[in-house]
Amino acid sequence: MADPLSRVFSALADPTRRDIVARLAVADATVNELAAPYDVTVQAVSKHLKVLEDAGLVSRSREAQRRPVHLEAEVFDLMTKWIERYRRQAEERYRRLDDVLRDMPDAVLPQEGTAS
Amino acid sequence: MADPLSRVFSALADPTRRDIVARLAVADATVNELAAPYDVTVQAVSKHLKVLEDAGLVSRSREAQRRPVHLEAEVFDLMTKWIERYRRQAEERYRRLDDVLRDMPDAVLPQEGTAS
DNA sequence: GCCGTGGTCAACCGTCCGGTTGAACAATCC
DNA sequence: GGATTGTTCAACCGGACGGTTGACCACGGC
Repeated sequence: MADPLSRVFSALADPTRRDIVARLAVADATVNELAAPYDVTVQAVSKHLKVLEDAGLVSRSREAQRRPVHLEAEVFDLMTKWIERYRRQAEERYRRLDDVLRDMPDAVLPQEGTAS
Repeated sequence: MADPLSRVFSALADPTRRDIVARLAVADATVNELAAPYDVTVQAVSKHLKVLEDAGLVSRSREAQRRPVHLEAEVFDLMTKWIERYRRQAEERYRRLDDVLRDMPDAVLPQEGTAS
């Protein structure tokens, strides 16, 4: 899976990984520290971190034999930009539709109410 | 996969689905219309729409035998809220670290300054 | 009523994903 | 040097995912 956006979205699609991100927002941590609260092996968490790292969401440095994990905030922008773009567009369309409906005389009343 | 956030992120992790969202931001469309540009069967696109619908990103109404697909903007908020929260936190941490480094006289030059 | 069109459901297939276990690697402690 | 601690690599497993084909359902047009 090549494209960065897919990697980021996909990385955050997993609740455990989102939780890891949440905890890293508070403070850097090692793999073992991160793994502690979860009921999985440290290897599984290491894999999760690899996914987050490939998505550019975290970076790992070296500090003695430990490998502290650090959250990288920049990549979030990629997502927010994408999301905001289409949300704005959709809301714009919605607003315009609203205008149309408001300006519409009851000439074109649809025989059936729109089921929710 | 129960939780809504996972569903939304996961739904947008696929480039085809993101493209569908992008096109729906411009205008509602039917399944066949949506499927046209892609090199896959209409059934595959229907599946994609099911994923987007389960994530709350689109809704399908009924209009004769057509089923126009409509983009729902609200769910985006769920994501942006989540993202913004941790991005702010991470940037805050970054800023604080910056302050620490700036305010630090070379007084504390013993090898490791991580006294709690 | 019957045909054609738009759309979904069901079964299947190959691949990816999250998890495991077991071994290996890297750096520190003694 | 050898034991210990922290982390990753490799192989494997079951389940989900994106895709296909084929059948089916729901309409509107004649």
